[in-house]
Amino acid sequence: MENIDEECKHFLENSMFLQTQELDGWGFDEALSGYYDSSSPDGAASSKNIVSERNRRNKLNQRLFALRAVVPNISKMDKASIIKDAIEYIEHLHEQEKKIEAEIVELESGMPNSINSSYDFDQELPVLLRSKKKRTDHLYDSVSSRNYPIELLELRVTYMGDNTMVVSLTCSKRTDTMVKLCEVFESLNLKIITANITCFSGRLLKTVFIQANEEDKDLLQIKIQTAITALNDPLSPMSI
Amino acid sequence: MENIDEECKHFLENSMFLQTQELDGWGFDEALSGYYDSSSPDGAASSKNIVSERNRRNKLNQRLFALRAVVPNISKMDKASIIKDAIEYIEHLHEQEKKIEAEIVELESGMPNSINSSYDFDQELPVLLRSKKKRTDHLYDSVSSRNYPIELLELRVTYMGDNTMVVSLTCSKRTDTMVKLCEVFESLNLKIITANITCFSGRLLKTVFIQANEEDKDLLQIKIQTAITALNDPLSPMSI
DNA sequence: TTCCACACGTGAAAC
DNA sequence: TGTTTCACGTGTGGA
Repeated sequence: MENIDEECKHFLENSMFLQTQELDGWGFDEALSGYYDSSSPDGAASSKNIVSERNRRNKLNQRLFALRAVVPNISKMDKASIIKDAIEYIEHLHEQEKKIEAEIVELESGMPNSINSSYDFDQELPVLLRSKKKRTDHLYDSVSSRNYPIELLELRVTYMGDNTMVVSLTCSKRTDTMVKLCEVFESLNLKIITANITCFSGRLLKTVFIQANEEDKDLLQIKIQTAITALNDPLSPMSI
Repeated sequence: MENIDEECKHFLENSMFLQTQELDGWGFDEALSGYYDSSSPDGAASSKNIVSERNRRNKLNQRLFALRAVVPNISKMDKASIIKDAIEYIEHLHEQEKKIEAEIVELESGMPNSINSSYDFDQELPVLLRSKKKRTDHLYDSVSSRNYPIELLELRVTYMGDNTMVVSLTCSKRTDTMVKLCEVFESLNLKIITANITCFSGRLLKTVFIQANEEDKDLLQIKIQTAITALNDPLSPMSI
């Protein structure tokens, strides 16, 4: 308690002291030590070096103090402790962010096609979440999305007659799975008639109706299965 | 690019240098300067002071480096810049946290009958947001429920082969339409394989896959059409 | 007294 | 070129 107050006071008074020194031109120490002559070039260089160094230290302390201000529950006022607490706090925020994100996805998926939602079919994530991803998780995004497996859990390709295939699959709930699926169909020159996505207990159940050009249905079936399975981790190919 | 790498290298090699010096007992500087005698108490005190100070600096640098690791998009490797970026990042996370919180509240309120809402959201935050859902349907609900027409706009019953019928219909967006549809199928002894509801511009597009007992498909088609049409206003029967 | 954290001035190194 | 950043050793003051 009083420890924190006191150390905080130290920070402030040190900053103030440095600033006043900066304003004073710190002539005091120079006169006291008598080392440097103002006329000598070395002395001038050293004096500039000294004052700039002093400013640097001052700035760094200000930053550190500002850092302390944005981090709650600071235990000690140590320089090292401040940074340590800041690190732990950021890690905590990261953890929480993931939790909340998962919660939002779950909430959203709980009612993917609600009566009131008239236009949220374009993506599986809400607008705000997507913008958030773009903003903060730059490196996370590059790591964890797009070229990662869709974690296929079940796949069923059925011929329904009339050159129509029904692709029904279950995968874990993650982003871009529908995009990848569409890319597969596009690469196979298959037209999507309609698609249905159902979110349930961390899984995505998808049913896609496919219109095929006249082709051998068995061959087409295998083509689709292999293409979708290829989306998955190649190390654990899905056996249908 | 190379700037960052180089500065990073500096950090590391400085740390290493300090550690090795620590192991060496930094006798080098002592011998070089010749200031301190190992036997003199002042020398020993200074050496301890020096090494502890060195450790302190080292620890602080390590912390700073660790802080840099948890903050994405670090621009410069400056000590001051690292702290500055960390501050801005934390502030950004705070901002985002508020937004996401608001979004969660909105989502939760938007879907009171969600799968995951085992709580009492339906009664808790009602007024403002229940208006969202119920405000529009409230009077419809009380006035036009149950025995009122579903306002059928379009109906298409198609035979898909394998005793499977696809019923596709469009009606105005109001409650209980799906219930009535299900009642129709039940009355005709038809099994629903899967159903898809799409909300779009005030209308409900429904696609229902029906499994029929072996029966004449044309007759069944007409049966379904008439039964569903009967749900509509008898004054304006839907002609398909 | 020792211990700990700090600010300071300084020379060097990088741009 | 000088400007900036850094680690270092040192002195100081509080526990």
